[in-house]
This record gives sequence, C-alpha cells and structure tokens, in this order.
Amino acid sequence: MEELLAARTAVSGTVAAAKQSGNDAKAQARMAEGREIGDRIKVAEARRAETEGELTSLLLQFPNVPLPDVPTGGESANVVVRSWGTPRLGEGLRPHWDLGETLGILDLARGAKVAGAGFVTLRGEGSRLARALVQLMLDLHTREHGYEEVAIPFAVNRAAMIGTGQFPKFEDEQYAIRDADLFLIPTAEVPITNLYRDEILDAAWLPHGFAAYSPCFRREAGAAGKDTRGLLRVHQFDKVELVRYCTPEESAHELERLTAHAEAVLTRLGLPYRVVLLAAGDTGFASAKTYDLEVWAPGVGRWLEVSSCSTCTDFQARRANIRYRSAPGKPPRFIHTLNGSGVAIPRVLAAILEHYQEPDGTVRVPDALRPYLGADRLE
RNA sequence: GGACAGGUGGCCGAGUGGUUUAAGGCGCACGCCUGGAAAGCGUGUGGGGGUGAAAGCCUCUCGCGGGUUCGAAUCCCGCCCUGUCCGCCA
Repeated sequence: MEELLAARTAVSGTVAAAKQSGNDAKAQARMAEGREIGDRIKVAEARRAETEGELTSLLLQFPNVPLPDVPTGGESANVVVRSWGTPRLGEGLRPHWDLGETLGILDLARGAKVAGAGFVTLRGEGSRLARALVQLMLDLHTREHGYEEVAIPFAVNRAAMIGTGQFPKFEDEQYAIRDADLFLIPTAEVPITNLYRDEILDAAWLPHGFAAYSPCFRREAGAAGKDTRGLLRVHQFDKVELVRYCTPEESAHELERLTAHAEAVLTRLGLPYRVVLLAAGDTGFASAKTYDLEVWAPGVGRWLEVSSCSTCTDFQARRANIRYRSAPGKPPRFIHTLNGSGVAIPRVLAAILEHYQEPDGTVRVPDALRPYLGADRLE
C-alpha cells in the first residue's frame, strides 16, 4: 500500500516536471501511468478498510482481562474481604417499600403510572432524603477525598458508549433517544471517563478524581422478575459516581483508595456493609478487578449492592484513546481509569429505612444526614 | 429549526490544483553569548503506522467521511463542531 502511494507521488512529480518543460507527450504518458496506479490503490485501500473494520469490530467484543489476584470462577467464588458494623437482625423488621408507603415518602404506583414499572416516585421527606444523601456524598468526596465535582451530560453519543465499553456488546441494555443517536447514561462513568477522549494528559495532573451526581438509566433487559420490589432494581436511579484517572503504576493502589472513599459514605451513615472481591466470572466487561460494596438491609434480609468499585486498567483508555506523557519527549502511554459508585441512592435509602426503623414505624435519621435534612426522624 | 461565517501544528496565522519537506510569528526546550539574567543569535519542537541496536529513514495525518483528478489543505457532496444573527423555548 505504501509502495503504491509512494509510486503515485513519484509519478505525479514527473507529470509536473514534464508539463513545466513543455513536454506534453511525456506528460500524457505519465498521467496514464498514474491512472493505472490510482486504480490499484483503490482496490488495495478497499481491502484494507474492510479488513481493518472487521478486526476492529472483533476486538471491541473482547472483555477486559482480570488481574492475577482476582479469583477464578463465577459468582460463587466471590470473596468477602472485610466487613464493617453489625447487621441488625430480629423479628418484625419491615421492608423499605412497606415503611416507605406507610410514611408516604414512596409512591410506587404513581411512578409506574407515568413511566412504567421500575420508575419510582419519592415524595416529601423521601425526596428530601434522597437529595440530602446526594449532598452528603458530594460534600464528603470533594471536601475530604479531593475529588473535582463535575456536572455532566445525562445523554451521550455512540463514541462515548464505545469508549467505556457499553457498546457494541450491550447496546440492548441502554435507553436510546429516538432519531438522535443519543443514549441515556447507565452511569456517570460514561460521560466522565469520556471527557478526555482523544487527549494526551500531563503526568503532573495525575492521579485525578472526578465526582458527579447523575441519574442512571438502565433497561435491565433480561433481569425481568428479579428484585423487582421497591427500590431494589429500578430503571432510573440517582447516584454519586467517582472516577479516577491515573498512571498504570498507580492503579492498583488507586483501586484501594477509591473503594475506601466509597466505604466512607457507609461508615458515615452508620450502615453495616461488607466488601466483596468479585471472581473473574462475575467481574464486569470493562473491569479487571472489582470490589462490590454490599449494605445490609434487615427488612428484606439481604445484602444490597450499593457500589461497584473497579479498575478498568487501560481497557477504556485504549478504546477512548486517553493517554498521558510521563515526561517531555517521552512517548504517550495509555492511562488507567477506575470508577465506583459513591454510592447508589435508592438502595442506600432502602437500607437506611430498614436499618433505622423503630417499632412504631418511624425511622431515625442517621446523624450525618441531620444537618442536610433538618430533621432527626421520619414519621 | 433557518441563514451566514468559520474549523490548518501547543497557540496565532498564511496558503484557492503541482517545483510539498504546510510560510511566518508566538510559546516552549536546548545551545551560544553573559559574572548571572534579559535581549540577540542558532537549533529543535504534534500524533499514528512501518523499519532499525540506535541515530535516523519511510509513510499517513490540514474537523470527520466519501467523491473528482495523474496529483487535493485547496474543487464537489454528506456529516460533526464553533461563532454570529433570526425563530422557538426553561
């Protein structure tokens, strides 16, 4: 291919030279020669483009490779690496949907009426509680953990979805905006990680953390019938997301930091939780290693996943072409990206209702939330 | 949504079919000069791919994609983005 291109350039040069010296016959001959080379270039280029297209679409199908310290196997091979707090146990603890409806802060029926099952409406103190949680988390991460807060688009284009790994494999799981080629974000990770797509960053800027509030939209195709009650699995939910950009050398340590930042939310709220290292088979498509944070919800008697902290190593950076330069003159290298919820609002709200419920049906407000809510009890 | 104007290297900016390695400037880096600095002078200064031990060399890249042509930053078509004005709207 390159030889052909070089040959064309050479022949074009002789055409120019021949014309200038007034040698029309020679110019004509050279032009014919050039035409022939041009035809061969078209054929070769078409084949190259086709092959390259096939290769790219094939490569986009491959998931990230788990790190060596990730256990092999499926969900049953997950490992609880630590836990915090004492799960509340006892008879008569009510599930959050029961408490929420009784308190008048959760309106599942009317949410379903306007958008469908899985779209929840919070009311009154419920709505304020959700807002207080967002506020608490953003304040914590920006003031104490050093994150830069960003307010990002809630819809993204196709390139962004490819960059973080949702597309092409999981296009069915996203909400698409008809006729616009835009997609509602399943997590703020998508817009935040893509902020620096096709850029080369200065090493001095790394590591850098972003925190953002956003709603998240998920079709949950294939999950129909599972966890459908209350706030456990919904099509739209609010979340504070953490994303970190760093060098490859930093990423292992950065994952521990990120996880600790998300955990701080739960300790601040006084909610018992455990940290689960996911086995390879349970780790997400873009992730090389993931810790799930699960909070105890005594009303439903289950651990609820409220955060998934992952290092994507250079997987997303390669797709989104995000690089950095370690020093002037050095060739650019791919950064590593990490993300984790810090944390998801509905499930943590459910856990608060269930964990802090009183026998009389009221709910104590965790100390950390009182300044934000201006109340110490929901009744 | 409509009209117009634009998109060129880190930045500004010239370039409207070929002597092609994209002028010039700014910034930056290094060197010379200096007691030291500034100024001045000189050299260098994006990314991808290939080749090589390295220096280097080859090649692609002027918003993106197609087309015309022997040859495209330059001409044609489509799209994206930015600006200005109009319309609409929180």
